[in-house]
Amino acid sequence: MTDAPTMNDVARDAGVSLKTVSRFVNGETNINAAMAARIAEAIKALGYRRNLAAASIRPGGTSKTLGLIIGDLANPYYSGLTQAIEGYARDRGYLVISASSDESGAQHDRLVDRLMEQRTDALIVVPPRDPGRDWSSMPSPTPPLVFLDRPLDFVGADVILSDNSGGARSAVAELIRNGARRVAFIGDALSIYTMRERYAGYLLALHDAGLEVDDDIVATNAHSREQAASAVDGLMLSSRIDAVFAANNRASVGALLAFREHGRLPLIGFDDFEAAYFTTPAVSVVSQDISQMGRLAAEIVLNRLSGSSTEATTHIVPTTLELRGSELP
Amino acid sequence: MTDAPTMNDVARDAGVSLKTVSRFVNGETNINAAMAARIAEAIKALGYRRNLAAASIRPGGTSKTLGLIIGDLANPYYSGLTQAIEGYARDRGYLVISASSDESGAQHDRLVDRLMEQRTDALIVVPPRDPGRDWSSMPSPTPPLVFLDRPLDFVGADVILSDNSGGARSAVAELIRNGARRVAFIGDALSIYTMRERYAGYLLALHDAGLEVDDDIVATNAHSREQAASAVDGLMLSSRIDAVFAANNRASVGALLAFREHGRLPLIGFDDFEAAYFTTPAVSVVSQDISQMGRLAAEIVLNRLSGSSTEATTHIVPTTLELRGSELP
DNA sequence: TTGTATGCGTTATCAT
DNA sequence: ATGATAACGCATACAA
Repeated sequence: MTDAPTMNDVARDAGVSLKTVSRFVNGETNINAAMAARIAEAIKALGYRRNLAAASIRPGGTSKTLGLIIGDLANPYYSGLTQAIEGYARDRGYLVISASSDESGAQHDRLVDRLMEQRTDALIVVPPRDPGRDWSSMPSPTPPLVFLDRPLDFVGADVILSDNSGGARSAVAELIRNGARRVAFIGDALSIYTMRERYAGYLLALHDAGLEVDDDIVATNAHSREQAASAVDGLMLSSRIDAVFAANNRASVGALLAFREHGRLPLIGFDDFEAAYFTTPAVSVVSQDISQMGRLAAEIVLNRLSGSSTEATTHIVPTTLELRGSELP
Repeated sequence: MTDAPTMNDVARDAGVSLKTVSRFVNGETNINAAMAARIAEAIKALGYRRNLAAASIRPGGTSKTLGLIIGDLANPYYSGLTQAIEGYARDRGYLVISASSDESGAQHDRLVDRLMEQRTDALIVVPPRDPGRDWSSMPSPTPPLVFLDRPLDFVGADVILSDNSGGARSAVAELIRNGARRVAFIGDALSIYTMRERYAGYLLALHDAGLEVDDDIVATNAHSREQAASAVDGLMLSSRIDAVFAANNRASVGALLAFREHGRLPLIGFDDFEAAYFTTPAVSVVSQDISQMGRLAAEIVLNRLSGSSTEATTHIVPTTLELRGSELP
């Protein structure tokens, strides 16, 4: 396997200077037509390709690459974000290096280091649940940085969030409007940012309706669908609830499993999922605008890369309440 | 924003030579303890990070980066592959640049060019449905190359496929074993490689059972779930079928939609999907070992990168028949 | 054990 | 319009 041809090879083959080839390759105009033809021919003959890595180390050079750290690509929420980011970036000449932290802080930190060493032009990061090293200890200069899905304090970083609280509030309000008075909250630990927000929305909706909060019908230990199912199970058996707000996908699925045994209750889940369409009635959900969030993240970093230096801001992306039937008694 | 510190800065700060810093950074052992300490200190003080891009352009240098082209990350099949590849690569110090062709040949070709210019150490490619430029016209040298999910002729490239034919055959055989005599084939165009293979498996199973092929109960125009639904619909109305083999996800979902109207028939689908668990009975499927395929792809290219020069081969990854109830009358 | 000099492929400067 | 030369950040040969 011989080595890849370089600009020098092209220059020699075309009988011109290195710089002229560089000009040609970079699409500069001031270049003799005859020479251009010779160069084009040599490029084709040799199968020459630019070496972007080499170009990127020059002063002012860029890798035309974005770094992305998410939790886990197998999760449709993250793969949706990744797809949106990659699509937006690709249309503008950027490639995306995406890596999964598996929600581990240590792995997240390793990936941050690695991406910085790779000199990606910007970083889009979903902070892991298990928190990583403090960003304030990051050596400067930091490339444009966006936190996605969960906020973190770091001067100069933009933040993009779903309207977790507002979405939960509207869902619970809808359940109440349909007659529910004792709405169960089924979710994960409140140490998780999104859970805190959704729980806050739940509380707001209860307050709006003048209902009291009953801690006994709030489950924050539903880490798996099975745990969610048994939580709903227990609450239904003691018949102390008349509706369910499932604060994430796993909770929604758990509720569905419990319903198989005990019949259904009005239900709204947070975050859409494919199976939601295939139950009877179909499951109503608070739908997050994933592609908007991803697009926005990519847009922000690319804008910063092209010089925009507006102040870093927190963007709250609205959610949509998708009513499909399961919210009714 | 000041520039990032370089090895030179560290060397000056620590009062040692460039080379010594290089040694330290690369973890070489023969280095005075006192110097090592000074260097470590300088690195921390300056917030120095290696520039992997710069290191990679050196002779024999590598980018520690894999290029991956898939159809579309929003598809769980592709995001599963990507996750498996990224995980395997990450554990071995490699990052993955993944990009979606959206099944467009032109976009696929652009991405190939771009990734080659980026000098990723290897390429893993799912050839787009809409075929791209001929690989035999690729200028050498080509990095290690693996075709995933669909075969393509290119000397030196490994190929990884699911056992599409065998999986379909076992599914249809199971339907027949449960009493079906007229099994509908619901799928997409046979111009698609995987469809051809699955159809071949369907034919084999019929042949094994001594059943005749009836083109009237073979639908190869189910490009969407709606089209699949109406195909099943029509066949059920004329009651010319007694079971359904759905050759992909969309076909399975379409069949489920049709069943809502007309009651169910025995059904097995190709490729697993989340909603399959939430119907009654749950949908039986031919499950592809996606993570095995991804892992294998990464393993092959990394092996080649570390010098293995075994002959390029085609790997057929077995499928599993997951029986959940829907295969029964 | 440490340092000097050189080169990787590219682009920028500055001259012609 | 074109070209010689230097520089980017790093790692290797080769000395010392």
